[in-house]
Formats: sequence, C-alpha cells, structure tokens
Amino acid sequence: MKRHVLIFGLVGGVLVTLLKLMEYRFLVIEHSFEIYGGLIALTFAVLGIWLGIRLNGRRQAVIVKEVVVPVAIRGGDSFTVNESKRDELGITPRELEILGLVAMGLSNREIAGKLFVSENTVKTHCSRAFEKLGARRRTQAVQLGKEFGLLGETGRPNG
Amino acid sequence: MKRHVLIFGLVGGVLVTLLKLMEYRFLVIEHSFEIYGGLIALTFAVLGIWLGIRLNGRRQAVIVKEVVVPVAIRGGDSFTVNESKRDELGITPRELEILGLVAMGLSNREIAGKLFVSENTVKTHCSRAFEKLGARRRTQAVQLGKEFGLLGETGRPNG
DNA sequence: GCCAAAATCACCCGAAAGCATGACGACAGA
DNA sequence: TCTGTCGTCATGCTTTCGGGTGATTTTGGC
Repeated sequence: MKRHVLIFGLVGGVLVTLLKLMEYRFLVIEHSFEIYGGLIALTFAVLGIWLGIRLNGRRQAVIVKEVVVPVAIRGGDSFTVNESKRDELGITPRELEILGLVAMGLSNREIAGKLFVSENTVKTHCSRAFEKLGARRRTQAVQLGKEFGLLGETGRPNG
Repeated sequence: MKRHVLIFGLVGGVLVTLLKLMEYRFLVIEHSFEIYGGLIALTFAVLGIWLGIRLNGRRQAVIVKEVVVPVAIRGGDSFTVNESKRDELGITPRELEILGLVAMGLSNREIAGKLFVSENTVKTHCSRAFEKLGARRRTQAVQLGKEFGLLGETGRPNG
C-alpha cells in the first residue's frame, strides 16, 4: 500500500528532473513558463489521480473462501497457554473476568451489577486491562484479547 | 460523479489563474520558477489525489480471501449464509464494512480517516447497523455480528 | 428521466467510556 | 513485620459514543 506512495514520489522526482532539464534546454522559447506549468500541472494531476485511485482502491467486497482443515488443531492445552499469556501480560484474573464481560457486549454498569461491585471498580479494572493490553478502547481490547487467546469466541475468558 | 470532475476543473482553473497573477506580481524573485513549479505540482497532486479518491469511491474490487476453518465448526456455504443473513437483517454492505472496522477496535474517527468520509457519516452507519442488529453498544454489536456470522474472528466482514 | 435505496454530512445533547490520581483493606510471601 | 499485589472505591475531568432529526447526493433499476 505504501508502495504506491513511493512510486508516486519517485515518478514525481523523475518528472521534476526532466522538466528542469527541459527548462534549461528550451528556456529561450516564448511562453515557456506557461508550457512548463501546464505540463507540471497535467502530469501531477494524472499522478495524483492515479495515486488517489490506488490509495483508495481496496474498497473490497471480501469473499471468504473457506479452506477446510481437519479439527484437532485446537487440541493443545488451551488452559496453560492462556494462563502463561495472561501472566506474561500481567493481567489479573479479575481483570480478565471483566474483559470477558466487556467482550460479551455488556456496559460497565451491567458488569458492575453482575459482579456486585461499583461501576468505578469496573472502570478501574478496565483501564488496567486496557493498559496491559495496549488498548485504548474496549472494542480494541476485545480484539486484542482474542488475538492473544485470552478470550474465546463467546467472550468467555480462556484461563 | 461528474460533479467532481467539474469541481476539479474549476478549482484547477482558479489555481492556475491565481498562480498566473502571482507570477506577474512576484516574478522578480529569484528562483521563482522552482517555487511556482513546486506549488503547481503540489496543488495539482493534491487535487488529483482528491479526484482519484472521489472518482474511485464506489467501485468495489472483489478480493477472494482464504480462511482456514476447522471442519467441525464450518456450517454450510459461508458466503451465501452470511449474505442472506445480511439481507435478512437489512444491513447494507457499507454498514457491514464499518461494523468490521468497529470489530477491529477502531474508533469512529479512525474509521472515518480510513474510509475518507466524515466522522458523522461513520456514526450514522453505526447507528443504523446497531439498530438493525438490536445492539445498544458497539461491543454488543460486534458480539452479535459474530454470532450471526457476519464477522469473522479477525473482524473481517463475511460477505 | 424518475424513483427508491444507499451513502454522505451536519447539529445537538445526554450517556457512557476512559484517564489520572489517590486511597484503603486483605492477604501472601520474604 | 514489612512489602507488594490485588481488589475495591471515589472524584474530577475529557473524550467518545449513541440517539434523534433533517438534509443532500449518489446510484442503480425501471
């Protein structure tokens, strides 16, 4: 994706050089500024349009083609794996528990009611968990939690 | 669609005129050609990028992604299932796309930046998607989206 | 060309979430 | 006993979300 920006820059540089050379060779021509200006404008407009299309080109209608593989992949000791990951990140059991409820789509207030603690406590646990996960939002925390294998598909904590 | 081309032309014309005026007023400055050339290149590049993005807006490139799925979990043709589910709920492709980005943990602002639309637009799409899903929070929407098979584990829209 | 659906954008306002900070008790281990 | 961690709670503040409403524009089908 950045490749296109790079190409843009390179082509732009080459064009600038070329135009500069042209300038020195044909500067004697009348109205040269207009010609060069027009050329520059044209080329950079085209380049810009190209880059714009490239840049935005991944407007995708993703078709998911599933590759079926045998089960038994998920066999490993899920518990210890997640346990170690949890330890590695320094996330406490309580934080993970709350993270699980967050993943299930509950609000802080609902979580507080469910666990019989105050909403502020829930927020504190959330904040600490987010910090340890490197997340700034609860949705991001959920996503990271699942990537790290801390949460299952149902939002249930794995560990 | 044509409107953007028109705007492009108009703005371009105005800019050319402005630069031409500048040329006559400040031509005495040394290295003016480089400055004007750079300005022209910059402005037209920006304009071009803008036009490219606008022009490319709706076109969708079909991307086929292969996903490894354990055989036991897989149920039927994922594509058609999700497509029909999406239709059943009345969720538009755009809404699903934004839902996917929400699932990836992005904020409305980040989504807006990624899709080159305003934050308000993202919020509108979100609200409609939430309403159709019966969700009151984005975390809940993500959870429901996954339950309905609209979103994959990575937050990628399925369909 | 016309119509309906979809997409875009704006504005306001209240609620929820998040951040920083501090504090206090329980409890395990050194 | 001292220390560190954990869980709990609070307060104040800023940001983000979400709902409501209305509007324009684009697009695709007829």
